Amino acid sequence: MKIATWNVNSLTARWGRVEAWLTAKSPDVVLIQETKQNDAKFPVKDLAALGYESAHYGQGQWNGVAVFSKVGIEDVVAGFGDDDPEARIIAATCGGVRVVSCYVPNGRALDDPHYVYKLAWLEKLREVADARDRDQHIVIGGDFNVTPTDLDCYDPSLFVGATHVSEPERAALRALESTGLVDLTRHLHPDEPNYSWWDYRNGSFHRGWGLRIDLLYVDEGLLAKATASYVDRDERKGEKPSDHAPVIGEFAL
DNA sequence: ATGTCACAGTCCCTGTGA
Repeated sequence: MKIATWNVNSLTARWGRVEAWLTAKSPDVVLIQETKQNDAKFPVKDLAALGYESAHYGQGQWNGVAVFSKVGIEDVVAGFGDDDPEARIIAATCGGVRVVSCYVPNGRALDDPHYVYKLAWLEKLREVADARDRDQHIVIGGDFNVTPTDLDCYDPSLFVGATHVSEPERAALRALESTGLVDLTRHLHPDEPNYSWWDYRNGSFHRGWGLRIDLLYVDEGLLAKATASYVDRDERKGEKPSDHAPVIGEFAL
């Protein structure tokens, strides 16, 4: 079973590439972030034509998360069930695996109210993880907008005092892990950066100025069945790429 | 280290968010 996460930075702008990628790579389940669509615009029928059932939690101009699945979609839950107005989390059960697509708030700056929102959001995610059904495998994946350690950042000295590397954010990821989840890509590749995002500006991709912020957290039972995890860097190349590349996990289920 | 991209509004540019 192949499970991917991809921040597409507008599913409208990216549809041609997404369609080609789904056709070429045929992942079983895809966790999508930043659809930037309302439900009316979300391409349910186009996905069905490719063999995917789908569930979308959109809000229009910003945010928006989705799940695509070739192995069924059941028990969809959108949002945290509170008054959060931003569409940043959707969960579903696909082929017996609980999957959660997350678009963690950016935070903007350490002294910005959005950073407080980011930390509170991550704590709510930890509560969701802690309350999960432990008899079922789970993948919590998405754009976390946090580098777990300095290995995940091309030059930590440039990020002093910035978001994505700060200790409270990293502590929030460790708290998530403390519920029994493992960062799949880092576990399988302890030493390779495996960046998943490069700024559109400055020729960042070609200079290797990347961050690993797109993560797949899996329970330990699923980790034991993992056979591979990798970044599909080709999707950051060519015409009209997202600024994120897909991250894929493969499991012998 | 800010050289880009996507969106909405009222449009062939500006402000916002990433």
